[in-house]
Order: sequence, then structure tokens, then C-alpha cells
Amino acid sequence: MNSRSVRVRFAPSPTGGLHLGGVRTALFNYLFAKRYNGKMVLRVEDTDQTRFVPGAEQYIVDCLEWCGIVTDESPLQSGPYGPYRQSDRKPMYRQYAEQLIVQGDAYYAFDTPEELEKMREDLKTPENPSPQYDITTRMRMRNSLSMPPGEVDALLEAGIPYVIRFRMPEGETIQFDDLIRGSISNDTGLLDDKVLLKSDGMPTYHLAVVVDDYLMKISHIFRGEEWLPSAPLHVLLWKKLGWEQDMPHFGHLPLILKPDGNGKLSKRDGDRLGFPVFAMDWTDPQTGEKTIGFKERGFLPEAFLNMLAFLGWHPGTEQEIFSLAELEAAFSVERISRSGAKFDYEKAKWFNQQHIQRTDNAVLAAGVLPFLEAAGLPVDNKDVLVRVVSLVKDRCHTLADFAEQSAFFFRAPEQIDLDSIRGKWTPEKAAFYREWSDNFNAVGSWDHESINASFETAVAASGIKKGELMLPLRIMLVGGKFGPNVMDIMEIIGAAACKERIEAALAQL
RNA sequence: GCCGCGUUGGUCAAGGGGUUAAGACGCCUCCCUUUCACGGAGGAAUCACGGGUUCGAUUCCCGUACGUGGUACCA
Repeated sequence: MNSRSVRVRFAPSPTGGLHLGGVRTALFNYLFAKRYNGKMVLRVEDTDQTRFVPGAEQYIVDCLEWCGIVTDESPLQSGPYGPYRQSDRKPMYRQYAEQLIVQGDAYYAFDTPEELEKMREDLKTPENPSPQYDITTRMRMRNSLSMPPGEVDALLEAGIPYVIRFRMPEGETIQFDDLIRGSISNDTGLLDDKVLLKSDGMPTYHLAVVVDDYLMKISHIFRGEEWLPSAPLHVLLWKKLGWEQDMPHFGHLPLILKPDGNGKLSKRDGDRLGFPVFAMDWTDPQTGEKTIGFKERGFLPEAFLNMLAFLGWHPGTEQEIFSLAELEAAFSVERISRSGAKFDYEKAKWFNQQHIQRTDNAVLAAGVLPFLEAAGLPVDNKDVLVRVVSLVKDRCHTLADFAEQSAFFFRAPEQIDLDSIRGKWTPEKAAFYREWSDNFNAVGSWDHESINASFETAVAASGIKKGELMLPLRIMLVGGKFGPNVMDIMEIIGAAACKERIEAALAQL
């Protein structure tokens, strides 16, 4: 690792919802920058104009903000190396492609999409199902390597569309040291002549990523393993462009796989298995299709990040629950693993549950409120909400769980599990509840202690076992066999509501 | 097909030439709780296979298998 200052980037393509794998890539870059006092830049890779999706860029920014991943430079916070959107940098790329042509490391190619398809079709064999545009085929194609110079000039002058392709050398071995995987080497004879500049004048990812990383002085590149096969091309580009001494260190992150079967985790898997894949809700502007996000499912940002950090990284200690600040302090590239990890939604919920338990009740209440409102629960008192949150948080894995777990605090249960009461029901019990609730006004200050004392006294007088009376009481108040301490519930919902619910239940028994 | 990368319980994983091969999620049992959870205590469950190297391989090397990524004018 050289001594220049650390600059990393997260370079998503704004084509839709932000996948959790993307967030993890952003997180690892961010953590690395924090660890080495570096800068984190967000660069939008929108070189494919056919895949432009309105709103996707802002959505990415919003997701990072929700997560708590802070960028130092981005399209919205310009810095010394802007612009930070590749479409805005379009004029910057061509000169480098042309430099390569002059050097003999790239060439013009005039083949139409149809011609390319025909070549691939014609050359396809069982042994070689995907023929490449490479050293073995380029001389039979229409390019400045295969055609006489005069003809090339004529086409150029006539304004015939063309692309610029990299001229992959033969017989070389490209080797580089990956921060995560160690030495990686490839034989150039097997690599193809990738398009560098498209016919619309836009660079492809390959050209843009190298030019931008150079111009933006990026020192370390952490990206998904799907980029490993094209890393040799990038290394070659750094060399041919004369920037080898400034080449960043590469670190290819393991893939996040689907929980069942095999393959990269996709949005489809989430839809199919019922869990979110995107960081936040995403609505496709074309189809109007909405995809749920972790945020809206009730995840705490730090829990989300904590869970993501453990998908491919391990601190080497027993500690599993980390705040963002703790991750920043503990993160180390050496502990990133090489193998892909299957995403486990159950474990994700466990991380969330652990963070919920550690979150201050008032803070939690603020986060929970939107979920209760969405469930139509009338919450009119913040203090009561904080109290309720403290009582039910134990059993919540997501913020959304609070709605179900605390609904009875805010309104009478719609369904009462009468069957669980009827089994041992007696007229004596009915009389007990009727009499006790009629005397609620004698309880005095309506709090846990007083209510309990009143209950104990009444139970003793009735001669019925306490256990026989506690469960039905709970069911009458909350609707079922769940929830926190009954006396706490009674205190919060108030004497009047308790009496009403008991009477309503009695009427049905 | 070819090329790259990978392979410790169902999942995430620690470890690393000699260990009873950590821990967590999930699952099961029990305890706690006059409910449900939380929590606690236990339990079942793992080094892909074949060759080497070695006194000794889960660990090192080589193969094989399997998985996965790439093989686009997508990123």
C-alpha cells in the first residue's frame, strides 16, 4: 500500500432500486475511508443512456443518507474532482481513447450490431458458444486494423458510426495483487477487444472507470466480485494510458447469494421469498411497480449496516452487534472473506431485534410512530408511546412489529380469543370480573401497584385461584395470550377502557 | 465451451500441520415468566472428494467434483 491519501468511491449505476449488495459495497468503501482518514466519493455511472431511470440518482443519495453513509464528494456536493456524474464528464473521455489509437493500443471499428451478431452466430460452435471480438476474429471484421487506411478515413469522414475498441495484446500475462484475494493473473490471449468508446460518444464502463479513478485520484477500489474478470483489462488500461504508478489497489468483494439455490441475490428472490432486497422502497417510474425496502419493513439503519458488514466480513472477536462507529473502528480489509455468502433474512431480523433492544425508548418511539400511524392506531400521547415501546420492544424484530404488539394499548381488540377462556369458565368467574370491575373507582391512584393490590384482594375474597383469573383477564383486555404484564397494560389503557373491555367480553361468554 | 474466483454444521463463520474444530442465526429440550416474548441452560448438526508432502493433515501442494462470476456499443 503506498502512502498517498486514501480516496475511495462508490460508483453505482442509477438504473433502479439500490440493492443490498450495493449498499454493502458502499459500506466497505466508507469503512475503509474512515479507517484511514480518507475521502469517500459518490460517482454516478450513467454512461448507458438507454438505461436512464429518472429519480434513481436521488434515490441512491437518499438511501445512503438513511443508512448513515456520509460522502465527501458527490453530484450534490461537488469537490475538486467534479463533475461526479459520468454523463456530465462525457467530453473528458474521448481524448484518452484517441491517445490509445495513436499508440496503436486501440482501433476504430465500424461493425454494426447486426454484423456483430452475425459473427457470433457464424462462429458459434459447441466448443465455443460465445465467440469474442478478439485477436482471432478482429481481422475478419470491419475496423481500422483490417481495412486500408484510406477506407477508414473515408468512413470517418462520411460520419459513419463507429466505436473505439481496445486492442488486446497477445501473449502477455496480466498480474495484480487483489487486497482480498491475493495474486490474480490472466493471459491476455483469452481476453477480448472491449469497446472503450461507444458510437454515441459515451465511454463504456471500462474506459470511464479507469479515466475517472485516475482523474479523481482514487487510491483503493472495493467493488463486487463480478468485476474480477474485467480487472485485467482495467490494469492494462492503467498501464497503456501511462498511469501505472497511480493505479489504485483493487479489492473484489465476495458476492451476496440467494438464500436458497444458487446465484447472485436479486430483487426477484426477495419478491419470491418475501423479504426486501432494496435499501428503501423503490417505485419503478415506468411500470409503477413498487418494491419494498428495508427501511419501510422497519429496519434500523445501523442494524441494516451491521447485518451487511457481517456478509463477507468478520471482526475476529465474539462481538456481533456493532454501531456504525464501532464498525469504523473495527473494520479491516484483512478480515474480508473470499467466498460468497448466502443472504439469511432470519439473521437479518435478529440483528434488527438486537439493535431495537439497545435503542433508547424515546428514539425508538419516534421511529415506531409512523408504523403505528400506518396501521391506523390512534396515538395521541408521546409519553404513553414511549412507555408502550419500552414494554413491548422485547418481542419486536422490526419497527413494523410494534403495530401488532401494541395495538391493544390504543384500541380495544377486534377479536377476542374466547375459546381459551371458555374451557374453564364458571359463573363464579363471571361474577368475579363483574364485581371487581364495578369497583375500579375504589382503586385509588390508577397505577400498577394499586391495581394489583385491588386484584389480589378481590382474588382472595373470591376463593378462586389467581392463575385461573389472570389469563382470562389478559385475554379480555388484549384479545389473546400475549403481551406484557397485565397490570402495566391496565394502568396504561385506564380504568374506563378496562371496564369496557371486560364487559364486552363478559357479554360474549 | 473457455477464463477467473471460491468450497469448515441448514445459514453466517472462527481457527489453522497434533484442538473435545469457537461463536452466532435457525431448529429441538428444559428453566424463567400465573400469557407471549426476552433472557438463561442444554442438544442435534461441519472441515466436498482423490492423490501427494509429513511422524501427523481440516490446515500446505496438485488434481477432480461442485458452486459462482465473466465471456454485451450493461454496469
